[in-house]
Amino acid sequence: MDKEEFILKTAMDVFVEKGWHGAKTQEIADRAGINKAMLHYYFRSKEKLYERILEIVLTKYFKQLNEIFKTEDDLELVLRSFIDKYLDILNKNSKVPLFMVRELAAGGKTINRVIKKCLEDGRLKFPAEFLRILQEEKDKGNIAEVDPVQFMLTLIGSCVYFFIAKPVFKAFLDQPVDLDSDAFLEQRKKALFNILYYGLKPRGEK
Amino acid sequence: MDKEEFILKTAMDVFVEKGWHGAKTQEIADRAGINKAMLHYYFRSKEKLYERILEIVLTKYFKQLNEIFKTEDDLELVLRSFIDKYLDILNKNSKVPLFMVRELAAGGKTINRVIKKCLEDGRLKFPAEFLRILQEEKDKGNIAEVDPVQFMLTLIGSCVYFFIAKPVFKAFLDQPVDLDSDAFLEQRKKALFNILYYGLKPRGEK
DNA sequence: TATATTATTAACCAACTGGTTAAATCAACA
DNA sequence: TGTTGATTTAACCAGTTGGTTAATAATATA
Repeated sequence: MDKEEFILKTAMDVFVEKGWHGAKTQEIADRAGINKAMLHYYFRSKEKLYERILEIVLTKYFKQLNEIFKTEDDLELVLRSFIDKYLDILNKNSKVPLFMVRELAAGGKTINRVIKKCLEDGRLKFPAEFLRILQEEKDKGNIAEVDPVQFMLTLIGSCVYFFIAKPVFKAFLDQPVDLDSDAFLEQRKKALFNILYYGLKPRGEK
Repeated sequence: MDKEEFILKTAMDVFVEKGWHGAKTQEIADRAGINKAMLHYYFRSKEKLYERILEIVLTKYFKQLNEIFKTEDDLELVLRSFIDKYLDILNKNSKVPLFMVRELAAGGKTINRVIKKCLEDGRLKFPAEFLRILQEEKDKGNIAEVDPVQFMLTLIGSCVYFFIAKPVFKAFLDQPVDLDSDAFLEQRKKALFNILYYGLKPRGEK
């Protein structure tokens, strides 16, 4: 495996896990089995390394998000498949959302620039595309009178927060639930669809 | 105002905003109008200061959360008032959730200990109490067949993530929406209830 | 007023951080 | 083989970080 690529991969883990402030070049070097001079040799500076990693992580993540909208069936299926695919993506990239949130909240200029670039690029169609579908279905009367933006916020929140807040839930739930198991993920997908599509109100039909 | 308290308050802002790694004692001292020696004089170390702040912030936050469950009406009202109160609390403590998530994700031993203490203390009844109500209502057939834990994860996520991810939404939404206005908050409360209670499926009745 | 007690400062320190350099090692290949 | 270029190392540097100290100023107290 290419050495530079290996260092990049290692550094990625550290940055995504700990963010800009928490990530130390020494730790990156150690975990990659090199010394700091080598980091400088390959990437010049922490800042430049960070920027390259941001570009890679976000581009890869956004690309997966775009994959969600390949089929267009009726809304029930769109929602079901959205939840299904989104949760799978989140499960595979479980640290990316917190990473994004953390860096953006810290006022990260770099990440903001990279995101803006991806949006202009057309590299991320996600929010706009989903809003369009929702609006369309609403106009056709296929869904209830719900503001698409509000539904979007709800949907994203109830999908993403679970992954961001696993440590919180683990600290709070007294009953032991294995939040990391595949079984729980599948259970989560089903429940999420049911709640968002049918709501909590008791229903007559099966 | 008591000097120590003022420093504490200032340090709180910095810690909650930037987390353990991002918060520098120099910045805390500067913002409090003192020098680092005074910090040492009052609190001995960054660690001790951090611990005191954690205790204060979490205790205060949890106390507000407990206030949510003062009335017990039918579930529709419980849910409505939960969303109403929870969103108000989040709005007043908008940086606390990200703070908790960030520190827990970084493996923070201190915050984990403080949380554990609050739970044993009985200082936080929140998740257990809500789960109990949900289970009860479900048994009585007042709500649909939904796993209370799953509904809880969904509800919390769709409430909290909005506040955590404002910078993300701001980066992604092309249409300018004022996410910080009171009007939007009220709109969010209504929409959230409607989605979670009635779902997205079109309904016959008004 | 003299005397403790409390609060504050300036100067300092060791450890750590990101970054740099010159010299040494390794690999390719003419 | 010797020369060229890429890779790696050890030593080093300046700036920052959290923390400490002794001396001083302010305040209370007798």
